[in-house]
Amino acid sequence: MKKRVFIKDLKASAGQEVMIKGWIDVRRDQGKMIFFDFRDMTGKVQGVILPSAPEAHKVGSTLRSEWVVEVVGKVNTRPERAIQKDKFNGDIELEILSMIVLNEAETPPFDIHSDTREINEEVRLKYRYVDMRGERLQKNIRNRAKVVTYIRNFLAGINFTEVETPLLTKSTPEGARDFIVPSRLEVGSFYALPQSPQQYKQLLMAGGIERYFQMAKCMRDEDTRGDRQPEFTQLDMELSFADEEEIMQITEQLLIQIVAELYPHKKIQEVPFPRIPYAKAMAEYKIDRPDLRADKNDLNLLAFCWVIDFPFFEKNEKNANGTSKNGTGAGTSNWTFTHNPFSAVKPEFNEKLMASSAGSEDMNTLLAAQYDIVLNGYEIGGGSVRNHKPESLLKVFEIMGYDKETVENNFGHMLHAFKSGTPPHGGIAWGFDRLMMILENEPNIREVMAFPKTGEGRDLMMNAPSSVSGDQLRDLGIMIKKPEASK
RNA sequence: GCGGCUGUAGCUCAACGGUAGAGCACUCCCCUGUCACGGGAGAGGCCGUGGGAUCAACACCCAUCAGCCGCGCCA
Repeated sequence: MKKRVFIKDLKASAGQEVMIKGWIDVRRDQGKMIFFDFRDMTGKVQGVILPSAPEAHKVGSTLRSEWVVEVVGKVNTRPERAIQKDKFNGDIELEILSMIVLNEAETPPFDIHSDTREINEEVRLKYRYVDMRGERLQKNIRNRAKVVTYIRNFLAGINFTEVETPLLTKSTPEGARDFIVPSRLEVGSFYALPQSPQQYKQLLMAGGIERYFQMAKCMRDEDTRGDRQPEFTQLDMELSFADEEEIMQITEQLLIQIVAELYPHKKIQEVPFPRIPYAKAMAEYKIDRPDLRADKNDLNLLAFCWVIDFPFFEKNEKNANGTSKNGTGAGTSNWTFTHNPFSAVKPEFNEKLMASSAGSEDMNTLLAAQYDIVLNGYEIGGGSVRNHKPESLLKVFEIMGYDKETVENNFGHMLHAFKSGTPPHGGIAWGFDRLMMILENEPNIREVMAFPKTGEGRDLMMNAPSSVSGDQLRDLGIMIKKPEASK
């Protein structure tokens, strides 16, 4: 039995008989001769059935696009006039001696050779496994993996430890709405899926891991955008004994090297990345994630910048529809956090913080030790030095109007950890899908995710969410109350 | 929660107040150097769903569903 040869390696076998396995990419039937393009994960090659192979011809004439085949043939260099200079494997072809059909395929629902971004996304998402065979999604998914591998190696090289944190965790009154998971063993109680591993990574610092990272799945039950999915991936990092400068340096260095090593055709507009205070960004660009590109039509231009010096607190104002910012995380006072209740204020504001209370004025003048990384107008990451002193964290919650019981119930473990020898620490989380979207010149993050959801949070391929059986509901003590018929 | 755009053949689209058409794909035939192969024939439609005005609706009106984009929201 011959060993399978990858299509990209065929040229090395010129003149020999080999076996390939893959898909029929295209068939061009000329009667006496049939041409195919075969495709595997490594590339494409033309195969030809010559009149001298009647058995192969008999099989070959039945084959159609996307059938899966095993082909034995001889690797020939093409005659001069048949060479396709600009095509991969354009100078060789496989003279087909025999073929076996491994699986047939229905006519594909759309042409995977077209730019499928032009195709109705409902169809693409329903048949994602077909769409994924196209060149672009193949490239995006594989390049994503290369970037992840690069990140792992980089961080491992500077003493980071990758740790998996739980997906079944606790609902906390933080910013976004939680996805909740009912408990069977404790009917009436619920887990929540993490919006980020924020507390766990800080507790890893309390646990002496010192340098942690994770390609972390995060879930937020909020409405989507082109750059937001209910489920997404963060490169999550946390470092003990680090200040703003060190965390920003590591981030910047890693980003620069990813571009240099994996996207060498792209150029970074300015290094080191410019740092823009939040107040200046709002004054000059009217936005906290300015697009600094000198030429916005240049697809290879990457304009990174840092936005720094964010106010820690902002006014806790109700919207027209009665919802307030930070969801259930908003306390009862006039103030709420802008980004993260666990951030520290910049050292020079510490005294003022400790002297403040829920009724204090000018809380918005306190600046946080916090930084966002922005690329071409997208926020691709953010982090802060954390508040590792229990009394400061208590003060922050007091200013937001949390009562002691709420703080103890939701954050008692954090406070206790901070009283148990937690080193000063800080970190950052990258919106990894957004970074990949920009690096791959895609218009939305669905194009760099293998199995994205629709804007309404549906998985059209799996048909999720969906109802569950009565038994399942009974186990969980859940009764579904049908919504009132709308009039 | 709100606003905008879209929904017609498998896919991409067109048309028209009087029961639908193209390109590609598909099926069959022809073709010995194609590579977006070519030539010929054919099949394929509850015009997203429900209601309404009209002699008559795919078209106009209302509702609803779905997809996309954005606002709110997104520590």
